[in-house]
Amino acid sequence: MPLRDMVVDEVRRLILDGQLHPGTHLVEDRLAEQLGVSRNPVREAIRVLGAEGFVTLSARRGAFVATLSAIEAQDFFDVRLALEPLGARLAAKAAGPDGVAQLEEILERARVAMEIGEHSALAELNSEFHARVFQLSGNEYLVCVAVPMVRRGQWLFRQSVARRAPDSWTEHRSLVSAIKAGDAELAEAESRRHVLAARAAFPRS
Amino acid sequence: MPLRDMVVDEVRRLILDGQLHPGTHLVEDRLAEQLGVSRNPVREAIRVLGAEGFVTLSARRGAFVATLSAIEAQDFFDVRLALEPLGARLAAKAAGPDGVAQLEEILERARVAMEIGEHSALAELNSEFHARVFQLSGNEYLVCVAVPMVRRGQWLFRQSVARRAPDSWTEHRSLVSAIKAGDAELAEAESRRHVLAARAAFPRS
DNA sequence: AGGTTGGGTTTCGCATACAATGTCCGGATG
DNA sequence: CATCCGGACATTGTATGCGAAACCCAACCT
Repeated sequence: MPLRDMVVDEVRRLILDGQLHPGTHLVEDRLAEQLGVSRNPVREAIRVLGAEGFVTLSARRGAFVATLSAIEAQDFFDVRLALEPLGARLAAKAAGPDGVAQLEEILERARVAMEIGEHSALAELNSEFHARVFQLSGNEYLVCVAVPMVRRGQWLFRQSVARRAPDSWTEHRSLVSAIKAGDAELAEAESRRHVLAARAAFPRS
Repeated sequence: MPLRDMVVDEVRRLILDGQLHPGTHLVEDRLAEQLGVSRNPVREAIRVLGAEGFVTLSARRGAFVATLSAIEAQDFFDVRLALEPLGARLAAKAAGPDGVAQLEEILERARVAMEIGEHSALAELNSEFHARVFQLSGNEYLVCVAVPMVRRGQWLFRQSVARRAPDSWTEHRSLVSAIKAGDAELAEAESRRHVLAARAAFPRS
């Protein structure tokens, strides 16, 4: 795995974990030194993170950890409300038994993580679950568009994970049931309910 | 404007114009020499183009111009069908008189381009129109997601531009009317009709 | 006192150089 | 004759160096 990709993963993790606060100036020299690499992989990683929306880029000024205001969070949920039900509907039509098994395995891991209060792992499992649904949709372009969105959603999810987690995973189970039954309409509806609930639970501005 | 961004624009243009065929191996040395820059800006540009989906990246093997198969085209239209009506609905609610004027200006330029048969310009105007609608929606996150999608759509649009253009721009005019009237429901419906028509007109596999 | 301008410092942007890996072709071998 | 191996070449990955633009702070002028 190229250093560049490791830098991408590491910096993204730092942002998602909250160790890099929004607005922070990502200085290439500093990052390179901290990660023990040269500036070149860092520069390329920053381009990728910029395209993913985790950092905002300003020519000749550098990269800054993106800020996600309350308004932008509502914007985010609007888009999610358009894409998630689509993914769920397609997944219900396209997913086979092995795909459903993958989802159920994630549900099980989430149940364990919830019992022992592993909030950080729970946030990652949430991302993994939604990304998996999109992958099961069989729509490659949707995956390209939605996976970065899911990653970005992880950022928001962490903020309300403790309060929302039980309901959230109950809704996930309902969605898996619908997909397992191959009921596209129901899956779409469950997905919509889930996103609306997530939006409602998000701390308002 | 940094060289890197100029390289992004130039290579993207080459791909959209069809001068770089799908599957072509983008060799950093060659590109750098052709564009008269060093490899470093080229490398960073390739990351951006990879994130935008115009090239597919393979570690240690390089970047290749993306191929858009017929199936992937249908995938693309599914996503577009989820996002475009959303953008149109939001734009109808948020766009002011100046925003509508911008759209009408694009319509006028397209009318001129169509009369003199400027197909290439027409394809760019199509992208500009749809991107503008998304921008008028006021949803910044939607813009981030949808603008790359529109660019990618330009790729498909060129293939059917001659046949579809008159109908397409008629539909665009209907959409602008709905936005101008602030009728969110109508705008959403017009947008949906437009995307469905585009999908139907696209050469099937 | 507030704004402005100047220089020093920081940081980005680009180029060049080197290392590592993948690819491809020719030859040896079963 | 097919197959496997090896080495040269091509290409990507990484590091370093230098020039230029932006930033910061202090001294100066209005």
